[in-house]
Parts: sequence; C-alpha cells; structure tokens
Amino acid sequence: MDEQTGLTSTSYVVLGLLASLGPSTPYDLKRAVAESLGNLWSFPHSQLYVEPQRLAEAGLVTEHREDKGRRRRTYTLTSRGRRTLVRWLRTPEISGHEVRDPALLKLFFSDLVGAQDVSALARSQEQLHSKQASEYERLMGESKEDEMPFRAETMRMGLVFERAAARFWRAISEELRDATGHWGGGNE
Amino acid sequence: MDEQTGLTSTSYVVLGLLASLGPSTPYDLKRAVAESLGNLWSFPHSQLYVEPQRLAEAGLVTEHREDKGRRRRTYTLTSRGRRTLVRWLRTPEISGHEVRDPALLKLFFSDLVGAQDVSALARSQEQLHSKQASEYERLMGESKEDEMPFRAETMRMGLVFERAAARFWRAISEELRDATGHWGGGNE
DNA sequence: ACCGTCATGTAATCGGTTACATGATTCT
DNA sequence: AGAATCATGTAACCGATTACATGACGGT
Repeated sequence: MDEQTGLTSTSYVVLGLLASLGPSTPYDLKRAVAESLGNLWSFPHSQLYVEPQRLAEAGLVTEHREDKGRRRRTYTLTSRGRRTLVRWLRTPEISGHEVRDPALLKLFFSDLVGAQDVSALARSQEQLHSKQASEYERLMGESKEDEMPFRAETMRMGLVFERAAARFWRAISEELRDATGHWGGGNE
Repeated sequence: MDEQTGLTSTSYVVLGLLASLGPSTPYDLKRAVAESLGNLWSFPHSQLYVEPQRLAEAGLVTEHREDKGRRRRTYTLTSRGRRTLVRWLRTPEISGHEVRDPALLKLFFSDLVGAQDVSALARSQEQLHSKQASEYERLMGESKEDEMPFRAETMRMGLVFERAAARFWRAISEELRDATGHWGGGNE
C-alpha cells in the first residue's frame, strides 16, 4: 500500500492490465490474470470487480456500462491513471520480497516432529514445484519475447524460482532417504 | 487459514515458537521472530500480542499474567495446542507458494516504460537480495545444525532463493548494459 | 425447454496493518 | 533528573478472502 496515493499493489495490477490490454471488463482482467500474472500474484476474481470501482472514484479509470444485455462494465485508463502507473513503475522498489511459503514454515518447525513427516512434505512439495515449473516453461514458450521482453523475463524468474524450489525439496528427500537416522526421529 | 480449526498461519507461528522456546511473553516471541523466522515471514509485533489471546480462547495455550511490575503475560502451550501443532506439521502442504514480489510485478509491466527505468530497478533489487543473502549466511553460521537440522535447512532455502534472485537481477542489469537498444526504449 | 458452464456481481467477515500511546529501564 | 531506548499494549481501519447468488449463453 502506497501512502502517497492510497493505492495498493492490486490497484497497480489493474492499472497495468488496463494499460496492456486497453479497455476491459472485469472478466477480461480475470482471464488475463489467469493466463500469466496469476501464477506470480493471484487473487480472487471479486477483487477485479471491486478494485476498478475504487480506481474510478480516484479518477484513474473511467467506467462505461452497457445498457443492454449483460450490462457489462468496461473500464478505461485515464491519462492520470497512466501517469500514476508510470510513476510507480519508475520508482525502484525498496521493499524486499518475502517468501511466505507455508511449506517452509512447516519445515522451520519440523525439528519438533521427525524425518518421516518431513519426507512426505518434501516429496509433495517437489511435485508441486516441478509442476509449476512446467507451467512457467509453457508460458515462456507462448510469450513473444520481442514484443514484451520484460514480461518474458518475469516468467523466466518464476521458472528459476520453481526449479530452485523443486531441487531444494528433492535434495531434502534424498538426504532423508539414504542418511536414515542422521536427521533424528523427532519427539513423540 | 485452515477451515477445520479456524487457525491461520500466524497461529501456527505462535504455536511453533511456544513449542520451541517454552513459555514466553509476546516480547520473547517478537525477539525470536526477529532473529530468524522474520526473514521468511514477517509481521508487526502487534500480532504477537493479539494472536496468543485468540489461541487462549481456543484452549491451545494458557495465559498467566504477572500481578507486579510490567504485568507481563506469559503464554504456555497446552497439550491440545501441541497436538494441533503436530497435526498441522504432519499434513503435507498442498497450497503452492506464491512469489508476490512487488519488484517482479513492476518488471511484469515494464514493457510499458523502457530499459532505463528497468535498469535502475534491477540494480536496486540486486543490492537488496545480495544483502539479504548475506543475512541468511550469517544465520546459517549461527544455527546449530545438529540440534535443529531442519531449521538450518529452512535458512538454507532462504539463502538459495536470495542468491537466485540476486543473480537474476544482475543478469538483467548486464544484458541491459551491453545490449543497448536491444530491449527497446519503451513508450513515452 | 433444459442443463451446464460461463460470466458477473454483492455482502459479510476478519486478519493484518497502521497508528497511537504509555510504562519500565538504563545510561549519562 | 532527563533522555533515549526497550517493552507492552490497544483501537480503528480496510483490503482481501469467503460465501452466496443470479443472469446469460451454447449445446442437445
């Protein structure tokens, strides 16, 4: 949440998507999120109905509503909205990223239980991250590097992370397998 | 948030810390978080005053309050609390981790601006992640691998991530430097 | 005409963050 | 004794998640 503007990261997601896609309905945004950004930064679709309203109140987008059929709302970036987005993009980020992975949280406390349980955790995590890595590979294949090179780079970072995570959990798995007993049996 | 128990990740952090440290005051928890877990999963200290109260209502911890001086509250894990914690630890995590890094969000939309701005972003991110990597190295040095091997592993994962991130941003920096113009000048 | 899925929204709840505030200790 | 820092809390706000609900459309 930016204190100057009262905008949240979600706000910038919406602004950015509107800048990339042009005028869009919440459902357009939803699909766009689902197909690429959602892997990095997901949120429920309800946000994509509410957030644009906030932005409209702030004058950063305009809303136009159909008066026939589905009465869809279409949102369009205003020039103020675009300026706000660009200013944000140009401000080097100072906040660090946090990992905030529930599985790592479990690992952190796993000395309380024991090797068997960690082994199960590690295997399922390796699966998960491998699968997600494939997904990023697919996304990179589809993305047009020449048109949106930085977007492609972002997906590449996702891939790097997922591969690193998969490797990490596999290493734990293997060490647990062949160094039986070395990592203790925990309490209980 | 776990639907069965009504407990959140923060709850488990508190339960886990109480299990590791023994009876503690919120301030004890705060220090413990600050010195290791906080790098992975941070939150304001106010949580550490409120969350134990919730857990006390749920019967997972007990509260004892000094009646002299600072009137500190000391929280102790109950056996139900410990069982709840252990059950959680033993349930292999199914939710994937999300990256949710504001800097990556910026990169994702950086095709809208241009190479100069991205360059600044990349440099500052490389700094940030290098610094954080050193911090994890320090933590691993301090941690006693034989007593809490999994905790040490967790810190190692933090290190792996930070190094990967630092390398990633540096690569972007460098490609931007010597392939001038290759990545376009953006709009504006 | 019916049914399933696609599409579109709203309302309530709630944890987390921010901001505020003051009490104890320690140091000079 | 005064200042600075350490320690301990509370209250309000608010964005995000959850749950609910219904409308449109395409196929059979």
